[in-house]
Amino acid sequence: MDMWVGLDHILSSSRLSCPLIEPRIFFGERDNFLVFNQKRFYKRSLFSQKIRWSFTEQGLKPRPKHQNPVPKPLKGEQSAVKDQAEMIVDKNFSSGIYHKIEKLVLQGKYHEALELFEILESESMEDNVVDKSTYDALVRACIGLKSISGVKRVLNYMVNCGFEPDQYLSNRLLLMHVKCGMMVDARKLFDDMPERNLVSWNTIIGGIVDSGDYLEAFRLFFIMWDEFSDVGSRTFAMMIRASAGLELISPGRQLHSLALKLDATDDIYVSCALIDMYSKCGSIDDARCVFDEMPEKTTVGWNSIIAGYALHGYSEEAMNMYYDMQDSGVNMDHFTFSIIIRVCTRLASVEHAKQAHAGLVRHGFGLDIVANTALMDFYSKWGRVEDARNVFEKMPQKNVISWNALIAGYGNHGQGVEAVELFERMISEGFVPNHVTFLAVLSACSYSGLSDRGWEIFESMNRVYKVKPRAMHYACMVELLGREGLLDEAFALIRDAPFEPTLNMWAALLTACRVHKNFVLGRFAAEKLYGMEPEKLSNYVVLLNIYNCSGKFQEAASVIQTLKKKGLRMLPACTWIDIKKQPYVFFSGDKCHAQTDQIYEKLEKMMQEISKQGYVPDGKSFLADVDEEEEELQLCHSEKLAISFGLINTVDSTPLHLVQSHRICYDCHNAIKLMALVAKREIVVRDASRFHRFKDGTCSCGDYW
DNA sequence: TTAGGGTTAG
Repeated sequence: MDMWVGLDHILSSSRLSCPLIEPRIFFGERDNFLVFNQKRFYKRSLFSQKIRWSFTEQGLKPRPKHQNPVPKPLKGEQSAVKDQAEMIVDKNFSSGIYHKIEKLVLQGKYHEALELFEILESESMEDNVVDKSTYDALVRACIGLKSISGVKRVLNYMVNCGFEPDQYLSNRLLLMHVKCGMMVDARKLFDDMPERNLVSWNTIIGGIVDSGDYLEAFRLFFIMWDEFSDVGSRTFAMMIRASAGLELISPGRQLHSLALKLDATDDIYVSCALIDMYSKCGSIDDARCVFDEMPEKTTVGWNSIIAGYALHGYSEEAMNMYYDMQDSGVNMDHFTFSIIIRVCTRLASVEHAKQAHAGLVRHGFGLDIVANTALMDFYSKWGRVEDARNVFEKMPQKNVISWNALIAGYGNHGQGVEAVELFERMISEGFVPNHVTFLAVLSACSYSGLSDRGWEIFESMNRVYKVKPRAMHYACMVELLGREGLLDEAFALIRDAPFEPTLNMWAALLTACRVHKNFVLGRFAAEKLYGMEPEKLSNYVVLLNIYNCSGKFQEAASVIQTLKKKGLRMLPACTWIDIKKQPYVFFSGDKCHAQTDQIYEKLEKMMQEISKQGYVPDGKSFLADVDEEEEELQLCHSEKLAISFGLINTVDSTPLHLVQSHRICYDCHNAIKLMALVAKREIVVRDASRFHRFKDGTCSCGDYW
């Protein structure tokens, strides 16, 4: 029942140009038997009560059921006057070409096949009797090359020859359009088909789902349902994917129920689509149930469930499932490695990533563009941007995502010059930058103080590259100005933006105000943030801090009162470190670990050493003193505990990799910088908002975040 | 003849 309400809502809220079906009427007949959770289905057949409705009443043209065949051109009329012997020669010549085209396609030589087709095109149409198998081969060639011009040539040729495709070839032609992304033509072809079978419907719906027009896919699915007494398991798999695309679980559940009723859940594709749908719609437990019930767990099934866990942030679970997959003996493919490398990035697990990298190469996927991009991202996020560069340079093919990943990698390491050079190289090699590229290159300019170049690129975004600057690009520019202390200019940029300022833009201004100690403008930005998201705890904290810093103690007290009234409290911050393949999590003031005494001893020693280097605790200037009764709670302690633990348990030369649940505070940032200096260790921290690489007494963020 | 899972930014 849920589903139909859901779908009704989707369809009625969408801007469909021609609402074919009134969803409420359509589903009113069917909603009763779809109660998935209770696994209870009414006996009434889904299709027994077809709703009578008129196409014309709905403002639609009736679909021609049996169009009269297009009259064939009077073939041979002219050729009859031709010399008989010449015809035989021509035919032999042409049939040789047909055979050759089919052979080339079988060998995967699509370019050559289409080149040979040119000879047929240049010949007189009357002499050509290209048959179904040659057309089929040409279709394969066009699909293989995704050649729009090829599609047009084949179709044009067929029309000019007066060839009438049968059901099979019509479906193939439809597929050819779909696979080449020619959805408008495909739809027209489909609408004009005199006969449609299950394959025709599946092909067009599949194409629509692939193009991301999920609502339209549902709309067509309903019509299909009405026209057929059967829908295939492939249809279910596609529609489940459409539900996943819409991120709506109720239609997905109802399709699951329907698939169960029609015994389609044994189909491996349906199961995999269900796993993916449930995990993308937020129900990883349901995804796991479907996976557990799969009679045969395939590579795709494993990949789907691992990706599901990864998506939900259950990185350890994802990693465990990956090892289970290995044990099960199922083949791993490039999808598996792409997913698992991304999990390693989240876990900051160098050991696991190295193994995954080795596995990628060993299994023969060393050249895969996606897995390599994930690998580059891993290396650059964890302080090894040159390794990322090596992977990048060895990639035989690159796409905009791989360029973006490396540009962002350099930017995050404070290597703005390299990031801009890479951006320029990307353009010169003919790649088209997208909004992510600009985000990466502008933030790199900001980090590295390349303000002039940053402005040039920002200004060229729309003018040269036709990419409209979004709020995040504006936030980058606010940060760029803010770093230089140009706070009024930053404020003017926000004020004059062609859209309502967003949270990120105010947050960027607030950071600038904090660094440059402009409390008046900072208070303004903090109040804006607070006004936009009054329920968000961190906004109270920044407001509280800025009041404290600007001596507005009365206002600060009022913020604390509001916090208390709302019962909001700081969640315990946590930091995570991976030592010898084993993850360890530390909370603020954590005393649970078996080595607690050693850890605190080491921490005490480190604090003494960094004090000698000039470290003075920052007190509470920017800490959240939310509750006076909890003054002892050291909110920023977890990273220091994790570092102390890391220093005890690792060898001297290895960098320490930390992940934090929260944004690193001012005081901890100073402390870690000196801890890295004193311990002569590189410490890499990925906090809730950005990346910090501490080395030789400096941080890649330039002490600005 | 048609189908399922992956990478950057946020």
